[in-house]
Amino acid sequence: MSENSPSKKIGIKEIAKIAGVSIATVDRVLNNRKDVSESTRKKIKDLIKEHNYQPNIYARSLSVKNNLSFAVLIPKTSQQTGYWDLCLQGIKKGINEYSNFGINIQVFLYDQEDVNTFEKLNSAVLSGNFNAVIIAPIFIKETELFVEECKKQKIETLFINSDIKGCSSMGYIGPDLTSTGRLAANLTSYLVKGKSTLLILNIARGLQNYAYLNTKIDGYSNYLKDKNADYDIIVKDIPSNNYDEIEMALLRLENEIDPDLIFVTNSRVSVVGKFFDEHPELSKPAIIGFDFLYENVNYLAKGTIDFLICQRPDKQGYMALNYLYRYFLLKEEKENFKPMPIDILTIENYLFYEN
Amino acid sequence: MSENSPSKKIGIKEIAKIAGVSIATVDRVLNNRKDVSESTRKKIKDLIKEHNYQPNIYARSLSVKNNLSFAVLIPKTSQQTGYWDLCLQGIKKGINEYSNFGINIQVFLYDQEDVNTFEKLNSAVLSGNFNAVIIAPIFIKETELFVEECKKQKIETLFINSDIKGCSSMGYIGPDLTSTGRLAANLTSYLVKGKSTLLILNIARGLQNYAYLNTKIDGYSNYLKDKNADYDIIVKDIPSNNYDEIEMALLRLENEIDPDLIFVTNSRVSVVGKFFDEHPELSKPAIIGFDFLYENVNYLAKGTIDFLICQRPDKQGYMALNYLYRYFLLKEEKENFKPMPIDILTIENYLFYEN
DNA sequence: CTGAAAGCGCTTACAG
DNA sequence: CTGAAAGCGCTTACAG
Repeated sequence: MSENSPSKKIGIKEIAKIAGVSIATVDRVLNNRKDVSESTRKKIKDLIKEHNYQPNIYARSLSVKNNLSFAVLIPKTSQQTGYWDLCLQGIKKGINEYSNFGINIQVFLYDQEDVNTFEKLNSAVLSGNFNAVIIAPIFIKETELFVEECKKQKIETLFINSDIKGCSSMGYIGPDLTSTGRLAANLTSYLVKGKSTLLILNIARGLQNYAYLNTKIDGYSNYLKDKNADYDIIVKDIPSNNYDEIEMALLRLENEIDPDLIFVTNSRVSVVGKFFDEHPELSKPAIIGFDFLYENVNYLAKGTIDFLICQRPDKQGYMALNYLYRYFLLKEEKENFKPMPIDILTIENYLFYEN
Repeated sequence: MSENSPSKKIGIKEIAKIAGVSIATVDRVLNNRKDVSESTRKKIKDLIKEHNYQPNIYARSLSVKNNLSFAVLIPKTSQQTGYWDLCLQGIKKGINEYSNFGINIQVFLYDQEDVNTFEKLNSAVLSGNFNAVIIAPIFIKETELFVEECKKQKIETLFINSDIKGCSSMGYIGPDLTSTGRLAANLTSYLVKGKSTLLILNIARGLQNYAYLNTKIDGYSNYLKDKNADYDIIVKDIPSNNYDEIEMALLRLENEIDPDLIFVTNSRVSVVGKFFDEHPELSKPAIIGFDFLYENVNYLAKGTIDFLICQRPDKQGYMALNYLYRYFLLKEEKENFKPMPIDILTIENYLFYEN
């Protein structure tokens, strides 16, 4: 009926006393250091198990003097999208938490429309004596070169947001992009029934750098293909960040295609919302897009956007630092791939979403 | 371009040295204790701000010897539903984390079908010298009495999972149940179009204790009413935990009503999934229900259940302890109501859900 | 009003 | 192979 959790923690001192050794020896077996006789090692291990002893990680972090330094290399927030700001928030939460453990964390923000800024910061990171670097790999080729350099200097690398398969030394933390696309397709099947025209829209300057958008599109298309539904799927690019240009492009597309649903493959979906808000004369299609950004939520709340799919960029940032913390401090194994939850937001649950 | 976060933390010792005082004095102003002259207090406060000094909470937690004790009073897991087990997992995560701060946490599990067990545990809690108790208020009247007693003994009370308005001293952590119902209705509008019959199903023994289910139903019905859709909404109770009995009841309802969609108001939705799996001769309605339980997810994966709405019971448990920690240790204000995220799970995103 | 000293539960040299 | 002692950054009596 009552499940007692004594949670009166036994300490290293008690263990030492019971075992009849000093705390230094207990510490040695705790941390798997050598120079302990097998017999006392066993005795202490048994005691630890018996009393379910767990070291106080706060005490540990206080006394251990680690000289760890992590770098974070992500895009800076543009005026077009606050996406990376969310990621940065998670990073900052991590900095706040882990600097208490004496870890030094530095953030480097590059311009995702200017590969030069990325390369300049590469040098800064390489000369900064870091133990690991968290990278959002927008520029594929340049990132691969950078990771090569890191490997030479024994700097661990970890990707967030999107992956380059087999490239980084510690793996990838972020959404499974294929599933993300499939989910969008799944929601599509609830929004439009029967014979319909679906428009997939890539909106951004420098689209060549966003190869990972194709992964989402593949997931989307394959899902619908498997369902044998009667859909026309059309993919279009709008390689611009300027609303007027985008408006022109959308007007053309509306004329040409008149879609029943628009699936925007990134967080720029709010411009499509804006477009249909400003053009009430057009028949508004169902709209699906990405990310919990202020402008997006705005059109979700109005009912212009039907679903937002969210990948918790802030959690990605935090979990990346957490992963490094667990690897370097707690000596946990590398885990390689950590898929983030994929959240669905509608007009009815967005208020309670914590990014 | 590069945002430096030095995160080389300055310590109390440095502050003391710069100010020309002892660390004890710095500690006094840090913790707003009296017995410091206004002039030195100001000097130190300025220094703290100037250097952005933040105390190391782990060092603090090590040295402070708080005598805190929290109780947790929730239903035990029944064989019918693992829901409370998820909550318990979150609690355990919290115990693991906060027992490092010297907090003592005890869990008491009552039988939600037997009010006597609840009342017995009330006495145990009252005589256990706790500073606060987290309660899942299934039995309304008895909980109100218990909270009264707690108030007399200066034990803080905090509700999780469902609320009794204005009753507890610290508020409520859990989903906004009206919105939860509205979300189910919102999803309903994607699943069925045109003239349809919707069946709302309450499944559980002792339904009189689950008054909060009506809040969900109200949210659900009001949403659809506002939409002026052409829906027949029928509410039915199946006050049983026995599958054979439930099967009989469902057979009767199928005959009588033949719904286009079934909305199960709690986590027992898997039995409805099972029912339609075992009766392929019946036309399967769309199905919406609650909670990320193994059996539910099973029928979600098969496509029998269309949507699961999840309220993160584990997070509720953890956040409740976290709230107490922040209130008692970090001296933060009471916050009263902490709505939990309401998650939507489909066949395409459940794999990545972390409860 | 202020400071010196002990202690929280660990880890880290250092000595044997 | 083992232990005594110092120290991590705070808080807590205690003494003045």
